[in-house]
Amino acid sequence: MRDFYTNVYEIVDQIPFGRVTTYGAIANALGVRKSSRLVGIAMNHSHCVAPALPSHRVVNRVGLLTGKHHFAGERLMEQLLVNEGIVIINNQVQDFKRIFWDPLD
DNA sequence: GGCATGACTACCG
DNA sequence: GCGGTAGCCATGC
Repeated sequence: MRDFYTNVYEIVDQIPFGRVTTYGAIANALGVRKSSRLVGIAMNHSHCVAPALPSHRVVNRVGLLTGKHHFAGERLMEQLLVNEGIVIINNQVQDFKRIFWDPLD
């Protein structure tokens, strides 16, 4: 098995345009639901390893943009999502359940 | 090889 | 319903 990070990157890379997923869902897809935190950490490292990674499409389980502060600008993550037709209100993805994408799907 | 860390989640009062 | 607490585990020092 390759590095855990690499696995996470591959999942994130498969997130369709205009859709989002959660750290827990990714961890679950990797068979390690309990390691959801590692997914977030992998994202944190991703910015220098895989800049093209759509990490802005990954949010926490309720659709909250918990990782927005790790982006260059305060509104960058939100901007990117809105740019894909996703509505963000108060740092939270609207219609989250509808645009949620399950990696196992 | 032991210890701290973290973009999470689930549980409890 | 909300804030605090605990579990989890790969990675880096």
